[in-house]
Amino acid sequence: MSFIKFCYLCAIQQKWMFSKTCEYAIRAVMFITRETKDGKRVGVREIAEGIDSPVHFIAKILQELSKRGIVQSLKGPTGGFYMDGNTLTHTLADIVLAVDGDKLFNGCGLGLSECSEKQPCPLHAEFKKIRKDLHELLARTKLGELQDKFDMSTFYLSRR
Amino acid sequence: MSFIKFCYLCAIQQKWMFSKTCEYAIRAVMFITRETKDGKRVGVREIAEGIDSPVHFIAKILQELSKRGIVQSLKGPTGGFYMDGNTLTHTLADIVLAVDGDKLFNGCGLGLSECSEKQPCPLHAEFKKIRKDLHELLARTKLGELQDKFDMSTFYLSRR
DNA sequence: AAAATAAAAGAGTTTTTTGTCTTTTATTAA
DNA sequence: TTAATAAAAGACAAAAAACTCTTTTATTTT
Ligand code: FES
Ligand code: FES
Repeated sequence: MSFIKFCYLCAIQQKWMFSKTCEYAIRAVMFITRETKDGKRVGVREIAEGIDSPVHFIAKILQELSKRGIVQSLKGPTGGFYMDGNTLTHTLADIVLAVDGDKLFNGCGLGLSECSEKQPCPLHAEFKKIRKDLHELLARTKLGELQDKFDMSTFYLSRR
Repeated sequence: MSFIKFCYLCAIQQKWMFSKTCEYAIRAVMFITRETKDGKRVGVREIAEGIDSPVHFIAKILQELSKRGIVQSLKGPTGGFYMDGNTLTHTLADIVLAVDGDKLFNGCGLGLSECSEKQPCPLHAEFKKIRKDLHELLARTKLGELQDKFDMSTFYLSRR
């Protein structure tokens, strides 16, 4: 067993909301959004650099996101990933749904096979509210709007 | 790559808040709490049955929780796991912290190395609120109070 | 048309998480 | 005090997630 590697107080291990893949996906899309407003394109190396992720890993993820129409891509010289009018209307919830599925929005917090009103777990009502808040946050955040946000102030997509 | 196994709409994969280990841990402790109010003890087989988890796996988890004083245990015939006045004062947050660490409460939602006011990710403010809600929920839920809740109505800790 | 570029595809590896099995130790009841 | 019981400990195995590398295909520039 490896689930406890540190003392009680400096415990470090934990999955927070998203899988690593999903975190990379969100950060990558945000990065592309920020870098390509003027019709430019960014390559996978530049993205990996920009969000501090493994190059080939983010490449894979972006292929899938591109297939699903969440980002646009073009091969060849001057090619790369970019956003257009259509992809900018997508929300963060779309990314999460594409990569991690819908458990974040529908799953039981205690891991029961499904979340159920008729057979609620002891924390059902409470979890439901938090899930709803989370979903609303992700669903109201359109990438196009994030683009505006990036205009106004500085946010970080990488940090060492 | 295995992160997309299904079509966009029936996407199923997702880690929601806790690791499986942590989900089992919470359910196990809730189960013990419910089953041992009258000074009884429950064995690991009974617990595994009650929360529908692998026997040996939950045994491991409970050993750790016992070591950390979150549940009580006694070996030998009539032995098993149980709660006492002291362990009942613990909260769900204590369990999560013991098993999964503090990332759920402090980590950056986009996976940056740490969550930082000075170098906020684009969703910092929003995540912070959700994290806070979640922490408050877990930190205000004392196991002793859950015990009372179990008196009043029926909740589920297992479902197939 | 040829060379260069960059994404797409896919096979393979490592690490982490989850789960299994066996042996040992402590406690109790007979 | 012996046999039975149940947790503790630890080695091991399988599955999933995270990450790497190589080859192929599409596009563009020269
Ligand atoms: S049944 Fe557990 S969150 Fe709904
Ligand atoms: S920096 Fe991302 S949540 Fe605080």
